[in-house]
Amino acid sequence: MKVDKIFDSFIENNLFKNKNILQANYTPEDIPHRDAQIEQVANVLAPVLRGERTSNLFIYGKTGTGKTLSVQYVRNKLFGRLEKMDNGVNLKIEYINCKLKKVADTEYRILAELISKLGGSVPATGLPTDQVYSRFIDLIEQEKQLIIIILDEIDQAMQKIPDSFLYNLTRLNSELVNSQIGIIGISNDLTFLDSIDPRVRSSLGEEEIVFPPYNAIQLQEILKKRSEDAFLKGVLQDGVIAKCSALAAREHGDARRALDLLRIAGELAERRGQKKIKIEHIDEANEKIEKDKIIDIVETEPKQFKLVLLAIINLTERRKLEKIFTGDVYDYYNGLCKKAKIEILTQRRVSDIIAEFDMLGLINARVVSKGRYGRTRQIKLAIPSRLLEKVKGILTEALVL
DNA sequence: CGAGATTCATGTGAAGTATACCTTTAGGCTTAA
DNA sequence: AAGCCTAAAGGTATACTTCACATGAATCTCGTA
Repeated sequence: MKVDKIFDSFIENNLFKNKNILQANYTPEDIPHRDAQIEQVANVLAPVLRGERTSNLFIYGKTGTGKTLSVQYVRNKLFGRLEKMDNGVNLKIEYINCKLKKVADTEYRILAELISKLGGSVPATGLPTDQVYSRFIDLIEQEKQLIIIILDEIDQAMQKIPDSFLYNLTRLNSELVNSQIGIIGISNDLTFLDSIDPRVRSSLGEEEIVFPPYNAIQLQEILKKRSEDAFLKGVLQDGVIAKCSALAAREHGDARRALDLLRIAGELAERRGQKKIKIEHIDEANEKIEKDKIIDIVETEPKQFKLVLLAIINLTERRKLEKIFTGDVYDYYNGLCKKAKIEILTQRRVSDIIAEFDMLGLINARVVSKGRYGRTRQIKLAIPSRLLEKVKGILTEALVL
């Protein structure tokens, strides 16, 4: 039986001791090279142990530099300590990732998400925002408690969220009687605080911590440590870890990426029934990660976005090396819409959609002035050519429906 | 020949609109006493 | 009379449109050397 064979080889060829250790959300017992930052975080959060409000904290650092991890770590420690002390401090720490589309990328949705995490519920739409605020306050005020809100990747959502949101949040404390809240903002963009209202800045940035990227050597150490517990002995070929860290170091020292690489390489080797993880597997894993990421983005994009993307792809193929501008894309997009009998969006909107693709990294677009011939975006596709067919498949399939 | 003025094609901000959805309220109907 | 359902009224968020103005370098214009 084929299925049995698959199962058999799965059990026999297990390379992993504990795969979770390589998963992104795993919080290890110690975190190398982040001692200073963790200390700082702990310093800021320590007052909760006496039931006092914490300063608001702002954390900067590129993806995969251990920001979330460190905060999570301190959080766990705090809870552990509180339990031991048993002094009646009621602490809640809620983590919200503002990047998640359709979940927490607007003021309303972040609040709604927060409320539902705290055990309340609000409808997805229809409520006036200030009423959502008051529901939120009611909910918190029900009992005496300290609440720490972690807003991860707020820079991603900040174009959609008015400055006033953070301001309101920081000011909420003055209206609260029973409870106090503290905010931890996490941002990938180092210039983020510069771009917001000075009043918000001063209240939000009471404390600031910067997480520098890991270098290749540090990455290696991290990987080594984790892989010892994650894999069985001797399944890693020499040089695999070095390769992983080198690849990830190239990507601004992204430890998460490095761990993903290792894990997926392991899965690939395992699935093939191989006994060792080799360097080729890393390369393959690298491709797979990139591929999955892009495919995932493309698949979850709304219909109109898909059309625009398809227009860009087709134009790129047709034009070869010629440059593509917004106007060209719009014309082509128009044709596609007519063919697919889908309503046509305005150029204004398409312009915004193109800008969003740029943000997502599916294309590179920059505004150029062509002098006498106007100003436009110069668009270049950023999807690797080996994925194009697959992406096109997804797009065209979606258009038929 | 060079400094300004012009120009184009679109970027970009603000305000308005359509849609989908929410709460509240008031009536109308049912039910049970 | 109490309880429940429904529809209407009043309101919002979101995605999109409409309107209007902003941009910035290639090109044009025209005075000057």
